[in-house]
Amino acid sequence: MQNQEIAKTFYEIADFLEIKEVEYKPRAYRTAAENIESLSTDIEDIHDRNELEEIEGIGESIAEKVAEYLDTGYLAYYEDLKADLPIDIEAITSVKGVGPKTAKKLYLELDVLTLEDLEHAAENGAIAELEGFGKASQQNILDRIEWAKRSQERMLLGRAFPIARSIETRLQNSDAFDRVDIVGSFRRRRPTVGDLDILATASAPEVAMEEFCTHDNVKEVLARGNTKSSVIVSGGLQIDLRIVDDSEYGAALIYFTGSKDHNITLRNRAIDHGWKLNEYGLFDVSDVDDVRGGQRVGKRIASETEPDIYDTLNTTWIQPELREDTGEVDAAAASELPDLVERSDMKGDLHLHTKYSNGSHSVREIAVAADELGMEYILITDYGPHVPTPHTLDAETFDSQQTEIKEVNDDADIAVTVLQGIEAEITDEGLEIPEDWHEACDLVVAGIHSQPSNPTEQVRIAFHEFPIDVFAHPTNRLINEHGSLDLDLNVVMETASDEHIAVEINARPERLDLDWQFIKEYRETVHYVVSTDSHMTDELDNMQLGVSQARRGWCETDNVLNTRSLDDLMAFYGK
DNA sequence: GCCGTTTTCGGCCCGACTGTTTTCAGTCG
Repeated sequence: MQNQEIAKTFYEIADFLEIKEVEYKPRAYRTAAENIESLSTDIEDIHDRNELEEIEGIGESIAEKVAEYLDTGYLAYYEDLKADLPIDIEAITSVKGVGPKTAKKLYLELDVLTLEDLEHAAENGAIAELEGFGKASQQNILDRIEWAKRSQERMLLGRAFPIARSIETRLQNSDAFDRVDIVGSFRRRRPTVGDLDILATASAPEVAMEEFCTHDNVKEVLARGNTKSSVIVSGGLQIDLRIVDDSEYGAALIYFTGSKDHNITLRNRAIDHGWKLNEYGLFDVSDVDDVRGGQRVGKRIASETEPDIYDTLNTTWIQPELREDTGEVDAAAASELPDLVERSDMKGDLHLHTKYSNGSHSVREIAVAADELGMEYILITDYGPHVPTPHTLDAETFDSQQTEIKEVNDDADIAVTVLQGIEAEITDEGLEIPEDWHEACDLVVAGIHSQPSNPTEQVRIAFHEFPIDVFAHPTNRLINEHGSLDLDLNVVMETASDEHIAVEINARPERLDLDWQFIKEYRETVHYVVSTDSHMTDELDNMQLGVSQARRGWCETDNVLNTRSLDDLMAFYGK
């Protein structure tokens, strides 16, 4: 999968062209890069099918360049640009406030080629001497270099959650703020967030901004105005706050929730009606000659709430998780949006570890915690043999676990039903667990925790020949750590469907695996389960993260097996 | 360089903030 690599190359090309002051091409390359980045299929497959030009934003010329790169591993156009301007453009523009134009000037005047050069130039005081720069610019660059080095990675949604909730609560409880909502990719529940975007109303914006920017937790103020401020809080997360007028809140919610592509599709829908949609509202500009004459030009026809605006555009309100421009606007126009699964629909958790492998709590402790969360049933799935971890079940611990599960189930004070399962390793020998364990287990969860040479074939054979009920964390990805198994998901998902095996949506923050784009693609044929893979009681609450990804994948309750009662779940498996 | 139920040529999203250049270019989202 070379999608990300190609996207990165095109982003760099865009920067180089911008430095050369070429008009419009930078935008074309950036659009192409964005669209390649968000493809759910391997661009090499698209190339093989000769369909590169069917990708939005890719025409003849860029398609040729993609093909050249895929066929030869080399892109002459890019290499020529780089030879001409040997700047490490990606690193340098990763410093906030430094874009292509600044990079060019620093290169021409100070011979800055790398991040290290940039750091030296700032430390030496050379940047402050340049025309158009001053001490403040130089200091900003210096301050943000460290941060750029650290913030290459986006924050996991699960890590951002407590931070977001705490800030949201703080602002909501403050007299300076009226309405407060976390928007942006957090509201859409993307698996990772680059920053947190907050939208608010306040009767005295300057007071609210003062309070926001001077809080103890704020480490740096990047920008501060009466409607918009940006800060960095301890831990390095950037928080952007936007204060808007109450009467324009709905328009602002849509605008700042995004995604950008969703907004463009909405805006185009507005244009089709002779209207204009921006962060201030939906305006009828059909009688206005100069649409660009102002932000609130024309007659305002909707702006107060999100439903007002969607209604006026003749669509139903769209859940934030769906706003990725993957057909949701057309579906809303046809009143065909899915009735998304909710956290409260979840009746069971089918992937849990206890002290019998590497969990921190006993079966009883997990059961009590799950009971408090209102679960009807849980499946204990400690590691079976061949999982690459020192803490796997053996004959003795398997039996002890069985005894403890029976005790907990006999305890009238614990309502949740505890099932015995296992998380078995799929190896090239298949599923090597003792025969009687199959008998004893209510359900078998299987996954891969290593990097086999041919995982697709391994999975296909295991699915076919062994009694597997759930395929855990299908790609074995760890976000920000390592990528996915080199797996042909088409084959895996089709085989899962044929063999009546559910595919897990793993709710651990660093996994969120299966990815939402594949969830959506296969939801008609494959049954999913959402499981937390908890290793301690505190992690049971990650269920909401998993459900959010199922929602991003357009899942309704029917698509997710563990929304069913225990009887119905077992009936699905014929048990 | 891409794109088109008004266009195959002539458009390309746009508003806020910063720093510094006394009127705006660059950057960001």
